[in-house]
Amino acid sequence: MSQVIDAAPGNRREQQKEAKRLALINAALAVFSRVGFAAAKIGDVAEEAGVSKGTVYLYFESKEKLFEGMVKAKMVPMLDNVAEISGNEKATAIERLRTHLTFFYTKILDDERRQIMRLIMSEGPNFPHLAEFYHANVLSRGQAMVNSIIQQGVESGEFRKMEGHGLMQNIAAGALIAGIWKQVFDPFQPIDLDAYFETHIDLILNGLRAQPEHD
Amino acid sequence: MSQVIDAAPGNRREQQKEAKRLALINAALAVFSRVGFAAAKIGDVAEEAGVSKGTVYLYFESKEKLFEGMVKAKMVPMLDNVAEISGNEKATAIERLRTHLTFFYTKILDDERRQIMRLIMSEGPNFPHLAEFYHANVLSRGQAMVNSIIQQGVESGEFRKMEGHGLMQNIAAGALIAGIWKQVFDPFQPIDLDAYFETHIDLILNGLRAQPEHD
DNA sequence: AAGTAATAACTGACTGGTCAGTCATTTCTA
DNA sequence: TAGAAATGACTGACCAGTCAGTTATTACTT
Repeated sequence: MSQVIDAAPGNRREQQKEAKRLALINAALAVFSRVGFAAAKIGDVAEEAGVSKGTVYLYFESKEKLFEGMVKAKMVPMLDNVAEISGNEKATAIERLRTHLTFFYTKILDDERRQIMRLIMSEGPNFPHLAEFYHANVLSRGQAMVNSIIQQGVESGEFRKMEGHGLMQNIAAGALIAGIWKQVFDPFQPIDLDAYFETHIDLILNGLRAQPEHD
Repeated sequence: MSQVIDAAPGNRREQQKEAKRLALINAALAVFSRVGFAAAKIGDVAEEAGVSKGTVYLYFESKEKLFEGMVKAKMVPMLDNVAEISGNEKATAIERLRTHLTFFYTKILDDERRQIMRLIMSEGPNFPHLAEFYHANVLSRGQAMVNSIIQQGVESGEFRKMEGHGLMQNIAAGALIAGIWKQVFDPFQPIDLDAYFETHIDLILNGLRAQPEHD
């Protein structure tokens, strides 16, 4: 009770609580992305997390809050990553763009993240909070970053000058679609993400490039 | 009263049935795209179509069948359009690609179609039939068409040779994302589809082009 | 044309099952 | 042993799907 709880909170209870909250979040991601929000059963989330149904309500006050909490929790690492990468202003714009996209494919498009992405796309209109949060914290940052890279590239002569409305969306689109395809159409036509990535970056870099090099 | 109306098969009953089936399909699209499959209520679809709940079951044997029937019905015009456009082999590859994309934005991305698209992305994994149908009838055709245009362009020297894995997905991606953005993030950052389209086609054509022109 | 039978289309109250959320009781931990 | 954490049977609301009864349309008869 009077125990001071520092960085890694000491006693066993606290740890277990934290572990359980995490288990619930993972279970929620699994269940929600398997069947969507409306069809997901709290009982299933509980079972998958290895607790009883009532326990879920000790951690999240409703199904909606569980969903929102899960999505936000799963976004945090994404935000950190996005922040972390934005540095390195010394590289050329082409290098930066390549790094950025590589990063996108490896960190943003991994299994968990693309499920989150699809959930936001499908449930977004019913959860305006979340869509807004995602927009403010992920998309608009991505946008700022792409704009800064493009601007650098234009100034350095690497890229041609483009009007730029929706440039960020166009640049990221290929990656997002790859993630969606993987989840929806892979059974009918598997997608090779590595090869796809090469096509994508090749297309984008050449689309932006001011002077093509002969190779 | 006994007036014979041709084209649509004769008597009044048949006409009313057809009209009602259509009303149900439109109502279903509205309701399903508003809240998703699981949360949609048959009663709401009935009300929106101006019939009673029981009537829905005279036309579709279950909620699933209603959903599938609606999606397929809404796809048909898309398929026709896709078939219709594939001609005109005489134009240059660049012209063909431009036409193709313009067409995509105006015909495939209109209000109704993009709702269907989003429904397939979000409900696809729960309706493998539909995802497969969509893939076989829409995506693989689009793919064949893009490949044929690219090949022509490479042969004519308009386009550089690219490996091409996922080329079609990369080319269409911008448009798909635009459609999704419109539905999910427009309230927070509106998208100007016309300007976006210009950016998209500009980026793609330059990405593919063998020799950039100075302008 | 008018009346009547036959049938097709429609209705909405009802049923059976499901599930989010609650809370009295039990189990764990400090 | 106190009190925090967890449980799961229970409740009330909700809704897909049904069906006995009603209404609209057509076909038949005179």
